[in-house]
Parts: sequence; C-alpha cells; structure tokens
Amino acid sequence: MANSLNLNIDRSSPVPLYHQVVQGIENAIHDGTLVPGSKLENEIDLAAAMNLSRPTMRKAMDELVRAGLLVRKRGVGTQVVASQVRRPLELSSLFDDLSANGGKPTTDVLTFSHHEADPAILEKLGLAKGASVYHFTRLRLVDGKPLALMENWVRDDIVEIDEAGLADHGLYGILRNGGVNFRLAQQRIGAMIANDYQAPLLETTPGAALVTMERTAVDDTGRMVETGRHVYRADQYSFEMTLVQR
Amino acid sequence: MANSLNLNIDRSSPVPLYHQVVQGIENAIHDGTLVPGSKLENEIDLAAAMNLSRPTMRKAMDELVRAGLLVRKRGVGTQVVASQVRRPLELSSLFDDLSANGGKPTTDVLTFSHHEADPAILEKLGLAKGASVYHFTRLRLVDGKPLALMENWVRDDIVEIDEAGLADHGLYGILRNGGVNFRLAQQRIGAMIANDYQAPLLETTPGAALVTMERTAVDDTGRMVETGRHVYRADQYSFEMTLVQR
DNA sequence: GCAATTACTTTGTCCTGACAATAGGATGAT
DNA sequence: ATCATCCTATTGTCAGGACAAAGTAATTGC
Repeated sequence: MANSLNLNIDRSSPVPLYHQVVQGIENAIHDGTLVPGSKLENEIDLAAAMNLSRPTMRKAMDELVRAGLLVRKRGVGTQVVASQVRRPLELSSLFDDLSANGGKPTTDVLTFSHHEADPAILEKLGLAKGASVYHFTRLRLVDGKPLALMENWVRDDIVEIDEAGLADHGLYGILRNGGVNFRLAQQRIGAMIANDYQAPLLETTPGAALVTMERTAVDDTGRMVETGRHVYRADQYSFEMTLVQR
Repeated sequence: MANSLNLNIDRSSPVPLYHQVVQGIENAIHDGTLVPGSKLENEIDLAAAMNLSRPTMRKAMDELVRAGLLVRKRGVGTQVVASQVRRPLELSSLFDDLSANGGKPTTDVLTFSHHEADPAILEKLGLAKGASVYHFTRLRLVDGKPLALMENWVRDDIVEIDEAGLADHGLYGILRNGGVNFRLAQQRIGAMIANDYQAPLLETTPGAALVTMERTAVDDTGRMVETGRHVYRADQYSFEMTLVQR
C-alpha cells in the first residue's frame, strides 16, 4: 500500500523545493499514480528518497493537507484523501472568477466615470472625505450570453484607469500592471431578486434569482484598493469552495 | 513604529508554543495593542524576545498571514493588515454556521427517516448500491424567527441517529460524539426563489430570494459522512469569507 | 485465552544554524 | 543634481537533529 512515488526534484530551478514536491504529489494524485485512500510512505523516508530534509517535505505536505488533498494522522501515517472532492475555485482565485468553465468570457463596459465618492464607498475603501474614485459597471458574458453584472469602485491615487484599458486588459490586469499586489479580500455572498434594471441586461426576467457577491480587496501595503458588488444569474453560476478543518 | 509586543509564553502548557503566539498576536490586534498598519519587529528579534526559535515564530506568523491578519514583505518587514477586514466566519467554521450573531438559535426537526438512498445521494456519499442513509429536514430559527431550511443525508454505518438526539445535540454534536473527526468539506453557494413549500416554513412569500448551500463533509479517514442542502432567507443571511493570496 | 503492558512506528513540535533573494536606502561617480 | 551601484535589513528557503505524543502491534503476565 505504501506508494514510493518517484519525483524529480530540480535543485537548480528557481521554484522552491517544497513547491516542486507539492506539484509533484498533486500531479501524481491527478493522473492516478497516487490512488485515493492509499497511504504514503512516512515523511522521513520520503524526504530521504528525494534527498530532502524532513522540514522541507513536511512543509510540502502541510500545503497539501491545507488544500485538502492529504490527511495526516499521528502514529498512523499520511493518506490521499477520497476522490470526488475535487480542487475547486479555492482561495487562490482571488481574481478571474471564471474563465475555467470552457466558454469564452468577454466583458462590456456599460458605464464609466470618475467622481467624488459617497460616504459608503469612502468607508469601504478607507478613504478621507472628499476623495475621488473610479466607478464603473460592466457586463460579463460567456459565449455571448450574459452571466454577471459587475459594479466596482477603485481608488484613483494608485493607477490611472480609462474605459478603453478597462475593456482591453480587465480591472485586475490594469491594477497588477500598475504595481498593485493583492494580498487578501473580504467577500460576502448572498442572494437577491432581479430588478427591472438588472433583468434585461442579464436577459432574464424580473424576479429571477441572482447570486450577489460583494468584495473588497486589499493590497500588500494594507490599502483597500477596490470594492465592488457583482450579481450573477443563479441558473448559471455558483461559488464552490473547499473548507479545511485545521 | 516597531511594536515590542510582550507576550507571555507558557512552556509548561500543552498548547503548542506557536499557537500561543498566534493567539497572543490575535488578541493584541483585537484589543488595539497592535494598531492596523503598524510594523512588527523582525522575526529574529521577536523570537529572541520570547525565547523562541525563528522557525517557531515563523510558523505562528504563517498562520496569521494565512488568516489575513498580517502581511509580510521580503526585505521590508511584517505589517498588521488594514482594519475593516475583520475575522469572518472563515474556514474553521466547518460547523455551527451561525450562533455568533447574538441571537439564540434553535432547531426544529421536521421530518426524519431511515431508508435506502437514491442514486444521487449514493454518488455524493460514495456508497454502494443498496446502502441506507438517514434523511431528515430541519428548520433553524434564531430568536424564534425562521432562518434556514436544512435537508441532510447521513450514512448509517458510523453512528446511530434518532430524532430525539438530533433535536438535543445537533447533527455535528452526534457525529463528533460518535468519533467522527471532520477534516474537510466541499461547499457550493448559489441562489434560488422560494417555492410554495419553503415559503411558509420560512415565513416569507413564494418568489423571495434564498441563498442555497450544498455541502458534503469528509472525515479523517476519507469517508464522505454527510451531505446536505440548506436554504437561507437572503434578507437574513449571507456567507462571509476572507480570501488570502498566497 | 484474555487483558494489561511494552515496544515500535509515525507524525507533532522545537531548536540551531546557514545562505539566498528582495526591497529600500545610502553612497559614490559622473 | 542625477543616476547607477553598493550595502543593509528582513523575509524566504533549506538542512539536520532531538524529543514528545499518539496510535498500532506485539509481548507478556495472569
């Protein structure tokens, strides 16, 4: 039952050793080399087999446990977790909500303006009274069919944004290019009924179910850079995630 | 700006040192000793000040970074993240969705049965054809007002469940008592419109917005123990989370 | 034969030490 | 004065070792 799992570790690569191990095991699980339910060799031997130290091996396994692919039990060993539970959107997808679903996503910019922020937005972005923000609404389509209506506010003291760039590179593309490194985001997911404004844009009827998502993103210097409110057609979108009990 | 942060580390305590540090810093942030935006001392000095090794201190900080309370930058230092972004439900709340909101949560068991599982449930729980499951629906109320309608299926080869116990101890209470250690869960959040069955139970009207949540929970041996579908009144509930970019 | 004890395996925690990579400021040359 | 270069502070990665705790299996005593 103990799978030996031969991985190639490239010590000259710039990618950290523990991350190479993470990817290696991930791949092994995906392509069936590591069967769900099977037990891995113990940390010491595994580390020795790859010429790594135990802390390095452990750090790799830590990540996989956090990701929900492995399960450890003291005195027993480490197991590949039951299949079925796939790698979901997961936390890492701080940006680019979709695009993985196969279809071709496109975006229409509906409105674009640059004006003084109202109090609610000032608070959400932690700005001083009188500060200005970019404000725009966009329609996200997949294969030409409307999926989401997105309204965003972005502080204007970091990157300059114009309508054309927004359409071409996307919001996060512009911000990343402008040197913004996002670190975390707070997000709230709920539901509402499509109103008369939203319904025609999303090609549905007033009263249809919508998934709502509000998000505020923070960069690595602690500034709240962007906040927004998105609504998705409930029949075409839902949020998947894997929760890990530490 | 460098906060010294005097923490008491109890080396005789059974709780790991790194976890004591995590709690200490968490508290310091909460009660204002550590101001958002302020810089911490560097890892080496902090570790030395508490008579800890750097790896131990780092492990503690790792957790706080993952939780979104701290932000690290190589060559620069570690910062307390901007306020506003509070500790949300977060991953740890695999169970006990609410109860923190102040009100008194109660639960009514509406239906309870034990029968052969249909194919969809068999697949979700990874059971063989012909296996039986517990199936029940519950109404969750806060301060007597209905909040959520919950329908669950639980495999019957681990713990015996009866209606009275369910009402008294809750589903996760029973399972934990029965020796089930949950490790992870896959969850999907979406939206729908209240139908004629749901509306009166939730004391709302057909057509009202509902948040839907489907979840399958896996224990530490890799078994899928429980799956369920919950609907919440959208005007009273939403899912909050913090996403961390690693 | 059965139960309590012991031994062993494996993960969990912690330590010391070292060097690399990056960001930012200080320094120096032009 | 301005720009390129060097230096320093700080986090990122990695090694090797040691002991504790928990779960499992084997052994022993009755």
